[in-house]
Amino acid sequence: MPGPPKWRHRFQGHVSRWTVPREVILDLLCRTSKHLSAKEIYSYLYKSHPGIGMTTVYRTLDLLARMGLVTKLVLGDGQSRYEFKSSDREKHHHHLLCTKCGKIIDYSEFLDEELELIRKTEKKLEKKYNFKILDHNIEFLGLCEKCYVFSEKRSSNDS
Amino acid sequence: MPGPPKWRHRFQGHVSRWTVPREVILDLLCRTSKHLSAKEIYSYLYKSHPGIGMTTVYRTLDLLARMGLVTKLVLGDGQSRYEFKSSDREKHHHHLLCTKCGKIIDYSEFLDEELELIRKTEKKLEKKYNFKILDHNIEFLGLCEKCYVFSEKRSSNDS
DNA sequence: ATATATGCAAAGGATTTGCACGGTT
DNA sequence: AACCGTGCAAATCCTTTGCATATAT
Repeated sequence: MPGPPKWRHRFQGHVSRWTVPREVILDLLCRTSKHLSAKEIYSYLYKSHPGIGMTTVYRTLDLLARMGLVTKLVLGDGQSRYEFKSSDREKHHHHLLCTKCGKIIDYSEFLDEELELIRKTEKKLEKKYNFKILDHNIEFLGLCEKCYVFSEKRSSNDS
Repeated sequence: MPGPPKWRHRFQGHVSRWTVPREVILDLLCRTSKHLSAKEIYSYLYKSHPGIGMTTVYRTLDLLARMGLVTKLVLGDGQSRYEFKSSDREKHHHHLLCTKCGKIIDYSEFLDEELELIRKTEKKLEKKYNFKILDHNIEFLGLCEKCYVFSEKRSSNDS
């Protein structure tokens, strides 16, 4: 018999039901700005809701992603990560990813130009390839400050 | 004692050695335009070189990626895929990915504007976040023609 | 001759599935 | 009451590792 929170209506009239695990997972994701893996979510929730199993975490994340409330990020370390997808355009952002330590930086500056170009490109691609574009994904890969400094030192001391 | 092919020199004087598995894997990748998974590479090579094991495929792909000859794509279906990275700018491309059936379309049109903007953005991001940007990744997600048509039909017939 | 590369089998991890039980509607 | 959601354990699947052997230089 879960409470009244703000996403409940997204589940009503749906095939889906509003349950405790779904509430707390969604709640956790929308409170953090981090990109959490299923295991991290499970561990965090374990403190307050030891009953929630790993399976449910996966199934819930999958559901939320299909509902469009959450974005699944696949970044190349073995596990997928999830972030809350704000419905507000304001919070839209892209990623900067350190290939050494896995650090993720969200950036939302400089997006105006990017987004304009993206929209233009999307239109052209949709027409040319008969493809319905629903989303895009832009990321820059490289070395964060720490890892860069470290690799500099190494390469000057190396054999 | 492998042959004389064109990448041999990339391995000479290196810590790495020029071996048969490395040659045939590289050769396969540079002949196809597909985005092959480790398993697909293994299966394909099995016909001509049954001796090459899965492990070697993984290790070789990893090496080639670190050498910059190959790009590893992580697209969200369970497995990583690899594509030959042409050193020529001409062949640089981005991806259009069908989230339903996994189809991948490479496109290289419209890149000029994209790349110009990307360079500008990279500079700004590098300065602001003290981040060494080495690569970028742009992809559009959506439905390919077939999957789109199918989902249209479904949604008009659905309960 | 020596250090690196390979293959096999086993280990490791993340994610999924089958099934009986519990909770929502 | 009917049906969906959950938890557990087992099953899958992709990828990595340990180790003895084979190979390139």
